Amino acid sequence: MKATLLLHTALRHFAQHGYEGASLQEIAQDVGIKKPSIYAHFRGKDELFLSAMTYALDTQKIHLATYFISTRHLSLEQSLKGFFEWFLEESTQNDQLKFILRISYFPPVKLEREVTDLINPFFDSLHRHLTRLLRERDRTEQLLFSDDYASAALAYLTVTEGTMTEFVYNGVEAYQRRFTAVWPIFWRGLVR
Amino acid sequence: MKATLLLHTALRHFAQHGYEGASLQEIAQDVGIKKPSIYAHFRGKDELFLSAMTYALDTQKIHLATYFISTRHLSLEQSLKGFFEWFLEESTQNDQLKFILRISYFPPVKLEREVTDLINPFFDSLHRHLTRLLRERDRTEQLLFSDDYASAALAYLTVTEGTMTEFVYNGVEAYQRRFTAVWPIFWRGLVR
DNA sequence: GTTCACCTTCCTAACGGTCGTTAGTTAACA
DNA sequence: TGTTAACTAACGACCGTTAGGAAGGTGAAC
Repeated sequence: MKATLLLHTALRHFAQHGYEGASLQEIAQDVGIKKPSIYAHFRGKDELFLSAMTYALDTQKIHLATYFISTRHLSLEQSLKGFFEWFLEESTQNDQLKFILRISYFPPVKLEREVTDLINPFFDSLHRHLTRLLRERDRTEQLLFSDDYASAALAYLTVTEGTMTEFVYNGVEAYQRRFTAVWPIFWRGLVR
Repeated sequence: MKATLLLHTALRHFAQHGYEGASLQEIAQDVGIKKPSIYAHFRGKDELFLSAMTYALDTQKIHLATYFISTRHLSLEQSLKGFFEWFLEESTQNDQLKFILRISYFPPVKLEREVTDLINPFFDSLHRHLTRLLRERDRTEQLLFSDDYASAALAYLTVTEGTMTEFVYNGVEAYQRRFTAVWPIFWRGLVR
């Protein structure tokens, strides 16, 4: 009970202050316990961080996948485009995604290896999932310009991340401004 | 002399470890002086950070502008596309760009306001510069699909940042993979 | 049904270490 | 003579971590 609360609180602090900037003192205070009590649940700061990370990746991996599954009945464009809005709505209350974005780009130096080993499978899985989605959809809808689905998926990921990180730092308006600007161009380049 | 050396060294440390993660001790050691000697040049860590930031923004603002000026004789596509390669080459030895990217997305919490006030004009200026470039080029080349040059510039910035941040974290290969994937699609969506 | 050992979870106190910062001093230089 | 830039020493604050103990629950032994 307190352990998962610790996980969630730590997640939020790491997302906002980074690994070095987050303090066990403040995390414990947010949870409502004293700092040393954290050690009843985790070996130390490293384990807390890596546990939070594993937890966030596992949860969000499923979470992202279910979005694309739940929009199977929509057109490909609606599904891909809608993902941006869905993600925006998610992120306003989903600290895990912010956390993942932050530590993906700027992992703590001393845990770089461990972070990479956890993150890479996550994005690889997302990439594979998208590639498969594009291939399957194109078989029925036949609207993509190129059949290099892996590249298309990677391009899509690049555009989403470019706008998402904008959201993390500059907020909703900047995010939507970017999306409005980039989507028509990207989609026009993607289809026949 | 030592002051600018401090600025450069601090820049590198902040880029690699973030504000909280960077230590004055290590910065001083890299420069070859003792930690308190920093205070002969800067009021403290905050001023060192903000000075480094101002310096980096000023330098890179000019640096980015000169690229687009120096490629005036090339086609628009060559100029825009070449920027990615240019940036890649730059970034391998240009800590200032890495620094700017990092603190743009994840500024130190306690200096968030100051960072935003410095960063926003930088990106605004870049955006305006690109918008003007697109408008001027399109007057002669007439190859863009839409005349909403501001949106086109913003979309271009989104794509560049999406790939650039990929470079910061995942290195050259990932960067080039992304660029190869996203550029044909983006360009196809941009022109008639 | 009571007792006893054990484990979990929290606590207080304190550790060694590093942090950014300040005071006070010295040598070089204008 | 005053200023600059470096130094040593030391400050208080906070860092992550450990030791040791109190409270509560669980479960087996009697």
